[in-house]
Amino acid sequence: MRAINRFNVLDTIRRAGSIARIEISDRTQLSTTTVSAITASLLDDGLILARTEGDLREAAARGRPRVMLELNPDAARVVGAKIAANRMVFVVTDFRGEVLSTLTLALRVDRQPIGVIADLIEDGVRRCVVDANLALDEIDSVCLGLPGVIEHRTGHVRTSPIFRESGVDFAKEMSERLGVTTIVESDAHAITLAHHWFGRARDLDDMVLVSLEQTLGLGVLHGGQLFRGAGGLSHNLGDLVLGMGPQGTVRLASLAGESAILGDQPSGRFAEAIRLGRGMAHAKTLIAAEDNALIGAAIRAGEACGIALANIVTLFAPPRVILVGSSLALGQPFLDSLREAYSLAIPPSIKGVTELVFDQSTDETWAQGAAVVALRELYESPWGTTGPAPAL
Amino acid sequence: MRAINRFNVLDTIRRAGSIARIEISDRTQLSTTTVSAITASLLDDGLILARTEGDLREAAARGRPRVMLELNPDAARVVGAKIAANRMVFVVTDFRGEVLSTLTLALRVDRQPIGVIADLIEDGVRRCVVDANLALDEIDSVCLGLPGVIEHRTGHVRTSPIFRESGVDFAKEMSERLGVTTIVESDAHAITLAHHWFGRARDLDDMVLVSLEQTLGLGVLHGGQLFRGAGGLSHNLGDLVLGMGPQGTVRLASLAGESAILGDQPSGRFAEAIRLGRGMAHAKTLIAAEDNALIGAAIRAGEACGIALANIVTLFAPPRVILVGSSLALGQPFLDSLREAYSLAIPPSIKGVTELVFDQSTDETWAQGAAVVALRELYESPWGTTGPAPAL
DNA sequence: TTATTTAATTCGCATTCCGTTAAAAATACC
DNA sequence: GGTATTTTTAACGGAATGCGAATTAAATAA
Repeated sequence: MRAINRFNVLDTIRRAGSIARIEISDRTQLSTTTVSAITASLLDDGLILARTEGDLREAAARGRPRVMLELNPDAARVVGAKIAANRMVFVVTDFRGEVLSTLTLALRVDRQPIGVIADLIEDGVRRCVVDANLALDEIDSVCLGLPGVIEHRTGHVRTSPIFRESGVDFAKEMSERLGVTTIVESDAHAITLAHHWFGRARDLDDMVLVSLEQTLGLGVLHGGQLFRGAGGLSHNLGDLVLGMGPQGTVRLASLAGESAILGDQPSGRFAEAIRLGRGMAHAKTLIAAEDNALIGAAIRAGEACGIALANIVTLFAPPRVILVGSSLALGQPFLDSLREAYSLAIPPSIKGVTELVFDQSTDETWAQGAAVVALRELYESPWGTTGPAPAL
Repeated sequence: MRAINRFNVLDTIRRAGSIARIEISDRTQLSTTTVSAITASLLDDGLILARTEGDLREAAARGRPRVMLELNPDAARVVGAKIAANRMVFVVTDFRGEVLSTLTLALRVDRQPIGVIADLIEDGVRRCVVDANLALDEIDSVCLGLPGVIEHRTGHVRTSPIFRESGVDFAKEMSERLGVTTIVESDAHAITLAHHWFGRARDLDDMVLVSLEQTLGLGVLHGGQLFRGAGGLSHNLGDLVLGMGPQGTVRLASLAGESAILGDQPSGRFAEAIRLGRGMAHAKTLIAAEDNALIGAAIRAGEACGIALANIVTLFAPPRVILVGSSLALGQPFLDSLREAYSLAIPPSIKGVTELVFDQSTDETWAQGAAVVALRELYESPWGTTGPAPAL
């Protein structure tokens, strides 16, 4: 009950960045008395800070000046990570989700044994924490954003292109290794929350994000919450079937996945670039040089994505769809065919409901999104009672 | 605040049918004290009734006997309707959703002017209410289940096969005609709630329903609530694109819609049967007689549905999918090809997550579902204050 | 009849919120 | 410096809610 109000006040402060009590009272519909009580307790717990300056209204405001409240950056620290097949990116953030340190490991972990991958992640987390001048026991939570089908609630990785095994309880594995609560989440869900907090969806509580990376992921925000399947399952767009071909089902991944566009023969012309994580950058250069085979692949991929996108909009009817991921780097041929296929495929009845936004987020943003997943769980936990103790 | 607990208690009583206070306390995690207070107020408002008999535990139970509580059937009456292109079905139900009277009008309203359709519906509602020995002012709410894309929140019908016009504010139109609060909802959403209350999803708060009628609809139940797109938009599965053909996009409706299976030439062999609303029944007979053209159409439709179904399961990962609608009457060729295409198309990573259930619901059940939509809004409305006054 | 058991209610207490009022704080205007 | 203005805090009363403990109610068992 009060927990709900507390959370609302805290979230209002986070959204505003810096806000006076009377504004909070306005936005949350709580009385100033209640806001005063709640903010007092938040200040007491060290979750927020008061600042005397910073009142941005017209300079000559009479009366008692507002006291601006903001999140206490030091109230918690979390680690977020984006784990991809050819690189890992780690960030340490403060309580606001601001990045304190970044670490990128460019290495191919494709289908190594779990132990090896876990070793690398553990190492990355520890190094990134040290880079932020912190010790691991000062970290409240870790969240790993992984491609594939992830069961957030149970911490299981159902399938992932980076794991040989399936159904791994990776959250437990990493929690034990690090000695810090570690959760797993789909990388698409992570970037979805990153856009909700910092990116192109700050103003919306309902939206859909499509990530076009090695795997094709989906994040659905509904009422400010991630829409997760039963069991907290994440979605894998690449598994969508676009039709029946001569050899059975034709899945989106086979038309628009990274390996479908660049070719996946180990001896292919992209093999070296892919190994180095520069596949798409390389492809972009070739497309600029009018490499017709590649342009054709990009166009086919764009068409497939456009159709899949239209289907998703048909099902979810969000006001905005954000497209992110390395495939956007393919440039015009890909984007134009995507847009065209989308506008052909979108049913007239919901034309105009949805706005398309393309965004080339950096890897750091993905990792930051994972940090946001961790922070949201901290925000909702009852700090006064059982949650992690704030800095005293 | 208390409204939430009140609703939970009321819903617990509804689900149980007949339940003692102590059981409510068990299931809702509320103290017996609170349950006592809330049930007292519900009794006071006439929403529930107490019965001394009916304790079904072992006969020789010691101690004070339980007093069973149940919904007061007379606390409200609503009208639910299923409006289809070739028929309208109306039901009047009591507060429990039990049907008091039914009325079926077999008439083709295909693309008549709005006024004509509204006339027919108004007439149907009035007649059905009279059949239940009631007057219209004893009806608390009316809900119309329509095919197409419906915006429940605003009451607008975006597109519907039964309307020529698009974007009609049909809820307002019918509210004014009847003098009773009238809401509109997608027929697929209605049958989804019907299954949640009375049918094959009584035990689940998360599930997906696919309706295969003239239009192909979808209902997603998420945490006991209908998942509606932004603006309360309903989904239209028929608009899903399954691929690109020679003449542009190939939509599910063009493969698996009623007219796709039976053919839609006005001079076709089914024309007369369709006009009479017996298209599918007729088709079933022909399939039994091994009509190869029709069997082929049914198989193609089944394949298309199976693929679309797999895509929906990929996106929502529900524990159960219920398939309903007239197309199920096509029988083996359709169902077998649907099942086969589904199991080919479902990605291995989520195989086993979802159970398929086929259900041949009667028209009355669809209308009852619309009544449930109306009842749910009554349940959630604050009776003590502004809601419709219960019988005193 | 008395004891036992179970269900439901009553009573008292704690929490939380709101509204009102008042006071304190901090600044601008005169 | 005094007054006006605005924000914030504090204090009090009232209302609503929920829980625990004790009490009452109603039946069976001994």
